[in-house]
Amino acid sequence: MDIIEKDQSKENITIHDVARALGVSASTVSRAISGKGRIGEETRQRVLQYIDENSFYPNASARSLAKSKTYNIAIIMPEVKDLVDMPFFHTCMHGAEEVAQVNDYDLLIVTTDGTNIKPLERMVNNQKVDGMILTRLYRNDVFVDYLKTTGMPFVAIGNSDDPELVTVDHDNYGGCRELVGLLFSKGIKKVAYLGGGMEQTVNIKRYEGYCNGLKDAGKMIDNSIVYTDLTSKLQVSKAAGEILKTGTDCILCQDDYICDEVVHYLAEKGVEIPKQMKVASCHHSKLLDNYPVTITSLKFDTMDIGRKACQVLLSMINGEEAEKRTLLGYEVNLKESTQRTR
Amino acid sequence: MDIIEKDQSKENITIHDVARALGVSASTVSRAISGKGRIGEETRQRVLQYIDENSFYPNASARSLAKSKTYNIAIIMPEVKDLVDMPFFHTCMHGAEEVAQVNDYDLLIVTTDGTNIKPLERMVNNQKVDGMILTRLYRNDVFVDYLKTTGMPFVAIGNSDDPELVTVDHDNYGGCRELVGLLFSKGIKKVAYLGGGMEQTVNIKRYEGYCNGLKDAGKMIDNSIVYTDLTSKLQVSKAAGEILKTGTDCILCQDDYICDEVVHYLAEKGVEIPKQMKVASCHHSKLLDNYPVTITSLKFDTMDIGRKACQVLLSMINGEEAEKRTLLGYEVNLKESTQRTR
DNA sequence: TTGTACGCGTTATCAT
DNA sequence: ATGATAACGCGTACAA
Repeated sequence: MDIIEKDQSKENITIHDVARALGVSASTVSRAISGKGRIGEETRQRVLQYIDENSFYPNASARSLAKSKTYNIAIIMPEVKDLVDMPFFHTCMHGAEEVAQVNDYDLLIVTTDGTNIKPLERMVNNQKVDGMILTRLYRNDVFVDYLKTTGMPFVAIGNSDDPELVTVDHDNYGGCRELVGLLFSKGIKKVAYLGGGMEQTVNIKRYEGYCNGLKDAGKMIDNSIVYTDLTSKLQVSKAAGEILKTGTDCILCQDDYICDEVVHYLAEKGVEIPKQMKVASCHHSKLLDNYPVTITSLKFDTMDIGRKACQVLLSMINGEEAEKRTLLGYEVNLKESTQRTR
Repeated sequence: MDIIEKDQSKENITIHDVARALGVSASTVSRAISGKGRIGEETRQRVLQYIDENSFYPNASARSLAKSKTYNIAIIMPEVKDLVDMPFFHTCMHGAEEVAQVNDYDLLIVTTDGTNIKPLERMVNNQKVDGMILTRLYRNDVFVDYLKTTGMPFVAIGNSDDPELVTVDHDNYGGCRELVGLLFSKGIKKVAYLGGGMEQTVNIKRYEGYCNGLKDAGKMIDNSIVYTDLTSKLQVSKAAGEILKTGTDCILCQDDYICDEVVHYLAEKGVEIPKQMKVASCHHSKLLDNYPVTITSLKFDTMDIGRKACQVLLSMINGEEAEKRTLLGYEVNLKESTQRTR
């Protein structure tokens, strides 16, 4: 147990060491590794074998410097205030990382609120990354504005009208529209809507889906049961309270955190789901599985959106023509919370 | 709106550009920036001003290569299976990132299961990072074993007997011990214990805290109401079912995900908390706030553990003497779930 | 105080 | 097919 066997780490061997040991030049070694440029098959094998046996690995910084590529990408995460928001962004992150790893890229995380571009500037100015993923998209997005001036490749998760922007998103619009249609087809008469901040494009799309779902069913939008820009729990429960007085038989929640609050509020008031009020959510999270009543909701594959975003970004970095718009599908999960109660 | 104003990005200016423009040498510029080496105050100011006005930023790869430092650290995250596990690791991550940013370091995320060291090898071999944070610590930890052979600085979040290891942890042992004491002081007679995999050191420490809490109160350990290595929800609820037959009046859950299952199981069986059974958890998460009954639990500042881990790591990287053991405090939150019911 | 020269480890260009 | 040689951008010992 006293055998000292560390310090093999002392010095990583370089391409020159390999060259010297094999009696060839450094450039030959480089060619053997990269596969670029003409090289004899025999020497190629010799180099590759030596490299393998003596565990040579190229130095990332040197490679970066020479190629002007970092093999890093950054993912911009919002400062998370609420527990319910975390799963989305972090699952995205893991999806992006999965794809990055496979492509020998590394993922560098950057947390910032919706206004502070300082951390991005550092990345860009110091050339620490080859591209960026924006996990959230605002209507007037300072990150987008900034990145556009830099030439740094980036993709945003979300929806935008800007034709220059490369985005990846779930089909929030289509999903909500279909969900609303299904609600009416189950005999529901009046669907109220509770939504959060309209400065986020995802919320706009869901709201539009709701509106068109109504239209599809030949219903008019009743502004007395439509709430947007609800930012606090208190506002949500207050809105829910108002809705209770209107003879509405279903509340559609724009997000799971709103749904969370609604469910708690209704329980507190002794309003039974689905008997006295039906409830659905435009976004599923595992949080919703924790209620005594299972909740009808749209389900998006969050990991997949992270993967796709990373794939699109990598193709941009590699100079390929990337699709400007990627729209991912959804599932509608019909559960107890909207069940007909005779 | 047709004004084209990008492509200021075309070329980042270098230290040489600055030198030439100012009629000094590149090394003078370098000195002005780093502050190292003697340099005239006047020229220093001249350089700094020029740099500021013409927005020069050093190239990270070049700096890395020259200094043999990457200014990156990696954080190793487990593959997350369950929602309840996510908050801990991700909050840690944000804490670490906060400290990293302040010190001009970047945080690079690496996800892997408990056995695959490949992603770490890549980091080490290619010299992409200056150090690593292990967010989870196993009893026989392959990551630890590997990293020890490399000379790569690292800290682990968790507890270890290995005197060489640098760890940062919450005082799980002390917290659980105190919690158990408080339970007895509230008139509880028998405290059962439901725990998960004992290959994780955190779970061992909590179990030890439980045992010593019993001893403090002069109680014997009753193995018929102690369960460890519960890995599935089914096992948890089955164990809870057994416990119900033993006249136990309190269940102590090793973690919030176990508590989650216990609470649901009891609700399903119509067992009222705290009237018929009291419940406490060795770890708080916001998930617990979602129950109709608030749950007594230990609360740890997860963000802070991430911060501390990063601080310790950075001091190691900078060659300072780092504390081998950092133990962070806890709060005991007494809530409804253990309230005396006359 | 400042400039020169070289090294960091790799890739790419140009000869041979 | 292979080998010099320069370049990538910055830091630093040494010289001046």
